[in-house]
Amino acid sequence: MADVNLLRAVSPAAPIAASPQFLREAEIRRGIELLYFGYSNMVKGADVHLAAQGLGRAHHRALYFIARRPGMPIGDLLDLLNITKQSLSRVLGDLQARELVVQTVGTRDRRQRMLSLTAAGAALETELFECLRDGVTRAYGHAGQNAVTGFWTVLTGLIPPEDRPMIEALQQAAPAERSAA
Amino acid sequence: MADVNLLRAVSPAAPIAASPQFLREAEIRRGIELLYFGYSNMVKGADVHLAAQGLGRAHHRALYFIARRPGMPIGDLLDLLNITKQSLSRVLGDLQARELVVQTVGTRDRRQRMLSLTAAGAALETELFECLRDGVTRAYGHAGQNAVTGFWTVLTGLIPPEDRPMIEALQQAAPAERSAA
DNA sequence: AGATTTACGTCAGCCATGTTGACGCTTATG
DNA sequence: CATAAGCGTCAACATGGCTGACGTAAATCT
Repeated sequence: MADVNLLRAVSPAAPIAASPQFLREAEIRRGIELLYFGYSNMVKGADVHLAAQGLGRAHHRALYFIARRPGMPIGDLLDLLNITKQSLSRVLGDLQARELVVQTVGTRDRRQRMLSLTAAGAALETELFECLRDGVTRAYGHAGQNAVTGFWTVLTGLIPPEDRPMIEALQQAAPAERSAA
Repeated sequence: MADVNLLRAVSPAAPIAASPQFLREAEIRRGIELLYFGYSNMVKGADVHLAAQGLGRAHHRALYFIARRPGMPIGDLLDLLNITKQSLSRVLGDLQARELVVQTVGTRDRRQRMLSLTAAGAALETELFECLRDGVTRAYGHAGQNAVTGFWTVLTGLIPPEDRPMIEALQQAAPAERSAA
């Protein structure tokens, strides 16, 4: 194993506080790296669970957002995922074939297809959520409330302001009945 | 454009502080979502720059880590990227064909291939870094020093403890002369 | 010294997930 | 009634993962 080889002069246990001139290269790189490895590790467990069912990350993302906003139309999901409808259609086709997701005709606008999870879909999404949750809960718990707020603040700052409302809308309790355009 | 449709009851401008019981589902989901969108947006600019040269994200990751630890052997890079040698070899092949990366025989262990960037490789890596840097700098600046520390702390907590030394070693100034196993 | 292991290279094929372009249908809307 | 919007679908292609198998040089163990 080469694992140990990256270790040289060794590393303090706790993160060092951001310096007053916290915009220098080293601190930018640190953020980039932690974001990359943090994200990778967060989803690692879910990937395994997904693979066991013959599904991939793309399926998880769709399941996740549909769970988050039941009744969401396809167009909104496309905006969130930022992929083409052809890519999404493959994924949704798989999920529907497995009866994890169903479509219903929009009530206000009959051109729309509203997405929601079946009981089986919701159950799977819950399992996948738990894979992510364990890691996040531990990280939040060790870091403390203050750090979590900082974590949210920095990440929000990485998102272009015009995209933030879309993302913050996910956090509203109410399931989406889509507003008229 | 359906963008505006995800907007419903609307969103406060600044992030809300983590609640005392900050381990509940809503706050976990918020972290998951911000991490996903934050990461996606961070790399978006670099992706465009890469595509303009006919390269992909995989090439960037290799360039990035080689820039970070010049002289790093292949095995260490494999550990960081967590992919197979076959996947990496395609990427490194491309980078060498374009004379962005060179290999030299290991000094201590002649079986190893030490990786480093050519001048052109370093120049490209710098351009790509700047794509990421702009976003991160803005996010750090708006969030403030305290938030940045929290951001680091939570992300570090997402990484399994046994992997942290490898990642923290990236942040040591010194270029790697690989330690004997 | 000889056997074994390590570090790396390589060929071949497969899979997941993204892309572009084109065309069609139903429903809303001006 | 014409046009636009929301969605479905076919076809082809690119990227970047994967497995499996096999080879070679150098280090290490006995």
